[in-house]
Amino acid sequence: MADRTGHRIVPETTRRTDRFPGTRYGNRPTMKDVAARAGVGLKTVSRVVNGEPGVTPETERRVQEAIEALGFRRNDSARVLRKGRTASIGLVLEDLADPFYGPLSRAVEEVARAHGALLINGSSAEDADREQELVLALCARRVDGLVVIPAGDDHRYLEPEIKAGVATVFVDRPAGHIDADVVVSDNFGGARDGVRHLIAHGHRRIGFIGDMPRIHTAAERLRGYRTAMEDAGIPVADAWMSLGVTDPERVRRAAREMLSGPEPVTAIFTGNNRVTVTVIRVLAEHARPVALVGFDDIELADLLQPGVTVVAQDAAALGRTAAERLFRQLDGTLIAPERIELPTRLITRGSGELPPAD
Amino acid sequence: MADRTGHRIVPETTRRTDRFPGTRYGNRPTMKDVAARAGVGLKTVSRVVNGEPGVTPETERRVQEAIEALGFRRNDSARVLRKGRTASIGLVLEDLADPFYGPLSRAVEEVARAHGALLINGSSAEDADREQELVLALCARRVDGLVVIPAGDDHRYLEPEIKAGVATVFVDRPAGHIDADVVVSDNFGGARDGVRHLIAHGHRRIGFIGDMPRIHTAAERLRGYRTAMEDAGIPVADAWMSLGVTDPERVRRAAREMLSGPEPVTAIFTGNNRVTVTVIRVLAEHARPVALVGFDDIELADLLQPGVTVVAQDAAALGRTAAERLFRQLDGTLIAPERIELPTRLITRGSGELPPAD
DNA sequence: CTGAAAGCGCTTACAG
DNA sequence: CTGAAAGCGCTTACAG
Repeated sequence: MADRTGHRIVPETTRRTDRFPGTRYGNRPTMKDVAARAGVGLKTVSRVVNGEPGVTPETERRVQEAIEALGFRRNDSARVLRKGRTASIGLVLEDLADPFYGPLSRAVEEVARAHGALLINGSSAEDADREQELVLALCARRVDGLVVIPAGDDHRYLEPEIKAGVATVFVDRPAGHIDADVVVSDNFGGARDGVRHLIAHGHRRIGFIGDMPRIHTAAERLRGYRTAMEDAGIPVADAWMSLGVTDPERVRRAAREMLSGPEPVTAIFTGNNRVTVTVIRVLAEHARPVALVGFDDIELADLLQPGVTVVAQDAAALGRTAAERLFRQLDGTLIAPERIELPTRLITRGSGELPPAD
Repeated sequence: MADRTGHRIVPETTRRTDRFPGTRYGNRPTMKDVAARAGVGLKTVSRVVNGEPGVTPETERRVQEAIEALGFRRNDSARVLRKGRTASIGLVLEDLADPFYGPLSRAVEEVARAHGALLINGSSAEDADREQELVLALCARRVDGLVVIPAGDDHRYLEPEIKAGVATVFVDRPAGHIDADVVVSDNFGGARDGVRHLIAHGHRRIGFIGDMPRIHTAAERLRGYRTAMEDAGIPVADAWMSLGVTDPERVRRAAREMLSGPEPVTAIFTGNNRVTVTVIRVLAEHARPVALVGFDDIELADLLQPGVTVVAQDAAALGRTAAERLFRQLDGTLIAPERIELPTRLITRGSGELPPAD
């Protein structure tokens, strides 16, 4: 796959041979080395490095000189061991490559940065075991806190960690079987409003295609769909609902089934961004126009013909809110876990306003 | 912004009050505590925790019991200090929220995971100072290696770190003023082919809108454009080229200018995904049809009218290749820095095949 | 203003 | 099979 070019050669010795002379961090100088070279005590070096007062300008100069000559950079891992806080937090999400999680992750990072902390990212790939493995690895590294988008539905394994002081906030989906902070979108209300919108435009046979029902957001959005239908007095046929993995094959089949038969649906509500994208493709090939409202906004949705009406959630706000909450836990400001729900927004662009093609 | 609901109350003491009794990691038990409780030596606990041989089943049982009773989890920060490798790598990119970097980041994460390492992510926000700050913070944490998408153009500040043993690979753009591994797409060739494609469809007045010229990829793509034009014997008017920040305002203005006047361009080549998206919007409002080829693929490009022809690069392959290279550095397998170039792919979907509207 | 000693929680090297 | 001692690179608490 790789097309290699430009093999510039450098002297081997500058490159790898002297790289790990001992077994330790290369051959990095330590404060001890700096102290020896500057002819001062260890603590004096520590003072200079940390900008603590009580060092003569002359002494400081000598130390600085030694630092530069040796290329010393403080080992924060050692510092952290002694201080008890690692100034890092962990973020476990489903898939960093999903356009929904990018902005969320970036928002968490910004808050962490404002608090002087680094962000360790991990993808669970929607696998509960992998989530747990990642979370516990982060705890072993003694991250100060954890922002988790749960893949699993039982988080009791985190109880000892939380009790031991690991700040924890769940985002996008609630934690299972433990009492913890959680920040979610109004999945139920958003879906209900989206379906109501379709009903208001004259639809009665409305399909729902969503993610696996064990995923909380999927279940909530389905509940929103059912509630909207029920409120309108429309009985829902089983054939109108399809939940399962979001891979294009499955979704495509589900959409086609709803759209065929003697009484096809005239509108579809899609349960998340990936489902929406696939259904748009199916509808593009479909003979009659079919109305569509999707959960999650997607890029270029306004440029399609028709534009795609969506129920948008604010991924960045989810991340920001969760991270801020995390650092408030670390401040010791918070008392009891809370559930914070962020509103969604219906954005009409055309596809949701199509009348039934009956 | 937050709509707060469900204030479940839990007893304060289980929550925060006993959270940091000392100053240290909560009140986590250590191996010493486990040893005391099990009535064995510290080293025996270490053996059990690490699955080393030479422990009686009975002793092991006692230790395991103590571990569970105490809720012990090994402090990997301490372990790492002693071992000299942190089993973590850093990834510095421009913006985690950009859809181009999500898949790249995920690919790096997967490779890291396969090597038992965690991934620390940081966004430079296209700011050279912030890039350096992040990179050096990661070095201070003693990450084993660094994957960097450069924002700045001078990386001599990394020289001492590399010499000290920090494995380093640059991706997407080359490093400045230092000799290091770099993995890039064929930006020049891809752009040249894209522009040739437009020329082959009869265009002569072709515009180029790209990112700031100081960004290597932008410069390379511009070079590709110029080469294609020159090869075809088409003199390029200054008014046809616009480089600058990719914010929609600037791009919109640039596109409109090229499209107005007595001799407007009949085709536009866009220098990256964000520029493409804005230009698509401009063209949608434009009277005459204008051909378009964009660098970077974008989601739903195939569903627009017309579909958007693009020069696609493989973000995941960039990340994967760079990370694999990084771990080969850490293995000690590699000798000299290399430049690896990944091919791009022209995907025709309609917009690039429109004839000139003359 | 300066520094020696002890300790953070582990692993390494060695001795019984 | 088991464990006491030393050490990783820092900071803390204390003494001069």
